Amino acid sequence: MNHSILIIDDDTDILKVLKANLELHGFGVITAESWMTGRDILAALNQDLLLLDVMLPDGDGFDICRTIRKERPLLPIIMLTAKDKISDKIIGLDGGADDYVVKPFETLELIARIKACLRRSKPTDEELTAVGDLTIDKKRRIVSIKTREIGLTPKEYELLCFLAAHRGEVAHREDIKKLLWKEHKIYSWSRVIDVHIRHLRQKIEADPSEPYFIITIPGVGYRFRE
Amino acid sequence: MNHSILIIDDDTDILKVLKANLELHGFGVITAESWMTGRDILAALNQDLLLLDVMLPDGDGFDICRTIRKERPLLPIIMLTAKDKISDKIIGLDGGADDYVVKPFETLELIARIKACLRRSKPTDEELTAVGDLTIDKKRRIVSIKTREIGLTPKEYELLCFLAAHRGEVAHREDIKKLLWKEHKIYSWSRVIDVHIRHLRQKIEADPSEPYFIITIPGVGYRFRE
DNA sequence: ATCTCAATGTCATCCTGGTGTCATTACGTA
DNA sequence: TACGTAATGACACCAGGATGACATTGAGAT
Repeated sequence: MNHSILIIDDDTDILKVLKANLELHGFGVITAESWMTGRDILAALNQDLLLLDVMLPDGDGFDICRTIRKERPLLPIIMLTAKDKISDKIIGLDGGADDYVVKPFETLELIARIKACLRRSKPTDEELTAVGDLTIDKKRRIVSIKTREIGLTPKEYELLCFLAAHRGEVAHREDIKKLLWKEHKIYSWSRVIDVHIRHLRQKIEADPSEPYFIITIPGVGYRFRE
Repeated sequence: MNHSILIIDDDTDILKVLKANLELHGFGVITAESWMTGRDILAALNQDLLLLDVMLPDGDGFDICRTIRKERPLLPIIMLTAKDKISDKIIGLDGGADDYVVKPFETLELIARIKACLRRSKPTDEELTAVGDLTIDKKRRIVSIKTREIGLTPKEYELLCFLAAHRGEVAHREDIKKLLWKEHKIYSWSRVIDVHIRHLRQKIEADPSEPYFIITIPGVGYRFRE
């Protein structure tokens, strides 16, 4: 379980030290020195946790925290700051941060807090899948693109989950068949799978005729975008 | 939303101050000066959060924390201590505490952390649930919309509580079945659940044919509005 | 005991939309 | 070109949920 962490801080020294230390402890670390780039990384990659400095050249940490919360309510956020005034701490926690660490801090303590945070927020892999703009929340059985919720039928949902669970790999037609119809009721083997794939594409693809998520592998099956 | 907090600390001065301050902020507070009494209170009452001192006359805070975790994995625990050595902090967090506060601390910060902890903790054992205009007061077993009280039958009430406790998540038909009829009673598996859902909807929904609170997930079950 | 009423469970029916089939078209490759 | 496979559109059917009516149960009251 290799967790990935995004650190946004404008202090390059701290970035270096933190990155080295966290990587030493088995985390995947990506750094950004401004909110602008950090935001892009957040949108592009599916990080497990965010270390956010309060003072950034292009934005206030508290505002940023609230902004992120609206889009990614589940993402664990730890605020990182030089200020140690109580009022700031309160704002940070009430603004939706999961924890708050004051610089200068002991790396070991930070790591302990990171682990605690990650432990609390389980639904990262098993229960919540995100590929690009697409999010599958298994607990709520909600699929959404950006923030728009998509209504899927049982078969469509199962199919999507299967594909997404094996994203990157080819899903053989036979495997899909086995998944969707365990007690095979299908006799004349028509093209039911294709039809469900089509329905899915119509719902999740921006342009169903030029699929981005669900790629056809002729003669084999389908592959879900990694 | 009146949360109840149990404080276990052998320093009576701190107990007094904390109790006064927390009560001022709307919490219900019970105090204990030893692990022995604290444990009894914990078993007897259903507290929402535990403030636990590390140094107690009759036990080590870390051990206690782990012990409690085994029995009550969901109970939010905040460790309270005069020691500020990093190693202690790590042990505390890894031992299952949700947060860690070093004495002397600012009351406001502590309260912020308490709130943050409670916000994170599962709404499973909430005494009072409110979703939109709907309020469920578990202590009094009263359900009301706006201020109008709604009379519910036992089954309807249980069902509503279950759905509301897991609001946002899907309640699988099987889970509902297990909840309402612990393992037996029903033979011909007809559509009893649907019927109770309908009754509930007729009572709590403004327009039962266009449900706002109880959403149907075809093929799976139901989901309560978040 | 019986009566009454509310709570609960069963059943028949309706109806929507999920699912599967097929004919046709489009695409890619030998 | 022809051939095989996938995409597409149209459509028929049927499963599962909603609904209404009714049967059964059980707790109080008389």
